[in-house]
Amino acid sequence: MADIRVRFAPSPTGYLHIGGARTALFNYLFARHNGGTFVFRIEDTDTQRSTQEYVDEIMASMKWLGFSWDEGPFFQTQRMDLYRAKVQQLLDEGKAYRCYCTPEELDAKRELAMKEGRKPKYDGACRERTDHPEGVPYVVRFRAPDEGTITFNDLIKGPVTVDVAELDDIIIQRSDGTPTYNFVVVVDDIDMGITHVIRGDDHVNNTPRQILMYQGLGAPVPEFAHVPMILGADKSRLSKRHGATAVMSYEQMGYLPEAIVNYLARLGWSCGDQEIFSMQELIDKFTLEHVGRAAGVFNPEKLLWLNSHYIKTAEGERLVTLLRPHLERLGLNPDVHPERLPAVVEMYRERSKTLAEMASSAAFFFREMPEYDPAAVAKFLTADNRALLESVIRHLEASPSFTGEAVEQAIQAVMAETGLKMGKVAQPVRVAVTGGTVSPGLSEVLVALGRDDTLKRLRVACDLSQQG
RNA sequence: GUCCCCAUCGUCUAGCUCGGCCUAGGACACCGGCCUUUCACGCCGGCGACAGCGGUUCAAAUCCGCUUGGGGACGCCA
Repeated sequence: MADIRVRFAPSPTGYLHIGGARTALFNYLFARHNGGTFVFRIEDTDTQRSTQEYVDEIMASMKWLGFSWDEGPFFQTQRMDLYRAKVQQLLDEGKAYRCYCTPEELDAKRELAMKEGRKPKYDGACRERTDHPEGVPYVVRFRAPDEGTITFNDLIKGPVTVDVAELDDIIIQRSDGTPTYNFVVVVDDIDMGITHVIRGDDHVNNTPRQILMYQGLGAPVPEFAHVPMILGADKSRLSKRHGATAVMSYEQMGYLPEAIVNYLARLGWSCGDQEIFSMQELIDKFTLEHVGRAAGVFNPEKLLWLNSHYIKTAEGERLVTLLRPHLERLGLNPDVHPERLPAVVEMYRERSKTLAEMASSAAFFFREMPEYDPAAVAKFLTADNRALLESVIRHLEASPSFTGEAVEQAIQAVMAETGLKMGKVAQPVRVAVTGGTVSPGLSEVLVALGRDDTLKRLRVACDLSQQG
């Protein structure tokens, strides 16, 4: 197969969202799987709404997800001369014409058409106009054929046929002289030698008219593959009201990029019954043939499950690095006890679905004293339990070392001395040391905390239970 | 409204290309049990779908048609 070239071309009028990220992923995987080239282009022709902040955000998202590109980023605003020349070429060849209709006139006609149940479509008022009034603003329209059909074989959907009567003469250059999306996308895809256009489903309707422009520009038509949309739980187009949609907000919520990538890949694509895929596996196995045709609902629970899977299996050192900012976000300083970080990660990786959750669960390790849960204190740090806590303190003090084994022996000794069962001993101690009733295994927690901190917390708890 | 697209468990999906191997498989979620010092993890089990109708055929989730439902597009946005 000839060299495959694909592109991801977001517009910087918003952050990179879940849907855009999946489009980027499919392009990336398709390029890598086929040894092709992945071009990154920024479609910033809407100068009113495009911002540098969004450009930065999109690039940061791409990098975080691991979608490295081979060429670009190209900015359309820096390619205006090319577009202008192409518009002129079309004008010279009679394939485009100037239209002097005002936006107001167009709006009125559109409204009327809608009201009468017709498809709102440009009526061709200026189609045959040859005069060139001085100083009157105009747009340039691409002349579509009067009759016939356009058929393209979508690599995902199969053949799609549209009657050209459905198409109107679209604007390719605004009255301020800037080109529009449907035109620049074609000019750029031609100029950049794009062979496969993989994009969102919402562009199928644009495809026929774009094909017309490829032909008008005398260029070969690329292959198209339209990826189904991602829907919210109510089956409507995914948006903010369905929860977080910005890719980078997932980093802040403590998700691992491999979880997002894995989830996005499986939303609309499959490979038998396999659920877990590394990026390399995705590259090896990804083909357009296995992309589904139906829109899919974004399921946050499954993403969470994948995230917990990747937290369980990630390398400890990496987790330590990733956990730090989440602790800091909680107002904690991980560097007061950097030595506890590795143990914390090992203790919590099996019971955390996100890094943010891990940070808040393990917060007591990085505070001077735990934040006591009043209900837990009332239930377990009672006067009745004071003797028990004192016994624990005594045995821990007497313990020759503070390893897991030593701590467990001390607890056994307490059980023997008080005649209490493990459950009765563990909960008061757990509350004393962590502030709550839920934590990893008790001895692990005590060892990670160290003898000094453990004893300190136990003594404070003892005082509390005295008051109770 | 017009045009385009889509349709298997609540959700993501396998199967559909080359009809029989499907009393429809897996995963998330949910429910129950086991494990257990709490919470998790893990393990075992359960619930649960071929949208409807008609056709083709010895045989249809798989092919065809219609209906219904859903989504998208109709911008001097992308």
